[in-house]
Amino acid sequence: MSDSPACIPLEELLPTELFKALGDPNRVAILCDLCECRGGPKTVSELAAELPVDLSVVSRHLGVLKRARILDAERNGKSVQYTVRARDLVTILRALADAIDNCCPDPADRDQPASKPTPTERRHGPAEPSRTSQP
Amino acid sequence: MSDSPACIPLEELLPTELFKALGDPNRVAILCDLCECRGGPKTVSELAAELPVDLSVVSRHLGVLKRARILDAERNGKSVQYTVRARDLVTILRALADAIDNCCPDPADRDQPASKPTPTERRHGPAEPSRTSQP
DNA sequence: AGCACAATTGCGTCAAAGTGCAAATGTAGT
DNA sequence: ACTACATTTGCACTTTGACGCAATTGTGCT
Repeated sequence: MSDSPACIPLEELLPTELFKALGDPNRVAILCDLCECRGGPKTVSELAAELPVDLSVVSRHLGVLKRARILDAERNGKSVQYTVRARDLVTILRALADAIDNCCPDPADRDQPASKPTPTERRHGPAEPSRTSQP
Repeated sequence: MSDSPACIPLEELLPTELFKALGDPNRVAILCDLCECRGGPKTVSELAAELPVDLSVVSRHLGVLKRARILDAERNGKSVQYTVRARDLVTILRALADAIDNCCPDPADRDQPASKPTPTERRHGPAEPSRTSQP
């Protein structure tokens, strides 16, 4: 039991709520729609116009995406503008990719569990622990 | 070409099945367990020993993860060895992060909802392609 | 073939989630 | 205050998914 896993707690990087939110086609469509305007905001009505479901359903989906820290909401007069939390999302995804990469270097290399010929440290991203603070 | 969205089809990078598979805590636990042995294989029984659910349930979860291209299964005698498709996963996650990064330049600029002074300027990532090529 | 062990699958049950409609809430303008 | 418009929420209904148990399949051994 003294064998160190050399593996950061992956479970913390796999927030179930985030992926559950990404597991619905309508929510994915919303996210894509929002991304396609370069991060620009869109209202519920605008988003709902692109989907075959009721506006109330879109509002609920937006709520789920907001709770999953994927979107941000901000009132602007009568309407509510939704935007993608692109930077946080990218950070989380890269951190997760780095963690998996770090845990499972390469199936061809796992003959020697203790020595790594190519120490796959992060050579692309800082893999910062994300700045999303939980209220 | 001037009004190109500069946005690759995000929807193709957001496979619902993958995220749906990642949206269950038991499946996440399985994935973490599998990652913690550096990509080494584990059998259904070994995986099930770590979870409070029935072995048949674990087998079903494994099937979901396999269908989502997250795990690979291979028979080895009487048992079946499951491994993480780490390289594919990392590739997908990085590609998705790159795509989002590419689509939404910087959320800090969204204070001005109607005017974007520097739409081409990015300050954090060139959106490099993933390092592991995968067919 | 018969037996033991490992994994998958069929079936029923139950909880969670998606959806639409109608009502309620919030906001701006008259 | 009233009205118009935008969004959210309450209340059903339906579908999807997770779970346990039992039965089935697959494999190796005697």
